[in-house]
Amino acid sequence: MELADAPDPRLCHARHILDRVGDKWSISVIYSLGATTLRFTELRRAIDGISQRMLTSTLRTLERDGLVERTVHPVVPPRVDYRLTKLGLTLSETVCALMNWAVDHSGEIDEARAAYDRRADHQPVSAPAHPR
Amino acid sequence: MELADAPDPRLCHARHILDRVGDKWSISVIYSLGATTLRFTELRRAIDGISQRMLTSTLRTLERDGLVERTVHPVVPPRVDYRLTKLGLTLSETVCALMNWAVDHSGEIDEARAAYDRRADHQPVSAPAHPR
DNA sequence: CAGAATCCAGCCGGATACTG
DNA sequence: CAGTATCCGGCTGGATTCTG
Repeated sequence: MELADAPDPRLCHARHILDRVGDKWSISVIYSLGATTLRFTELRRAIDGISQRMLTSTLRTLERDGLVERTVHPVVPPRVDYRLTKLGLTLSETVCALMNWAVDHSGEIDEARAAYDRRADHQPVSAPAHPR
Repeated sequence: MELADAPDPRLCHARHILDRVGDKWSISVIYSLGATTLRFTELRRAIDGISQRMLTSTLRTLERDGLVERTVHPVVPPRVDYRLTKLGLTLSETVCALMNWAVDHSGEIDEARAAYDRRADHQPVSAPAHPR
């Protein structure tokens, strides 16, 4: 009986978690928060290119997953603080490692991409879907 | 001059890399390959739920980024082997750490989600976009 | 077996406008 | 300030069919 290349159940289940983590904005939020506390607008400014809609929804999801803690201060004007929970902090370590890897090897990846594109014996990677 | 919460340039640039890595299928592919060599169909079976279209395009992108090496054997029927490059292997360490984190804490996250959904003082996380 | 090509539904996510 | 609500274009990605 061939169990050899059966779907890895660990991998399967983990995918539900990683779908969140893999989200490009979640990574940025977790990385930006780190060990500090930030307000909504501070996060918005810290993460270049994120829309308020995406920031809201990303924060909501992270809060639901128990990774981010949301604190509303009943003052006017409103003030809401976000910070990583204990669980979120453990994840942030791994996320930082990933981020550091990306920074450390971005040069190699850029080179590899350029070299790949220079060679002509391949299909264009961008546009496998709608070449028109 | 307020540099305090300016966009982190490291974060900005890294996002281009992480967009690839953060892709849910890339993580699974890198994780599945690990230190071994797999054929197209073996990968397909190992990664539950992936379509051949997504596997092809994911592998192509990883190859372009210099993370995966593609070896075509001129035999019939065709045989194509995929394995991580040296660069890909360094990434796989971090990816494994992420995967392990997900496995180790999936229980806590599931609990957090359930607890969040049990409380009624929140907006439904799913459907912030098209409630219709 | 390892893909390429095509079709197309669904959701992602940006832009914008409005509230407490 | 910290969101919510709505509109909607575009890309993602699944299903299917067809080759060398």
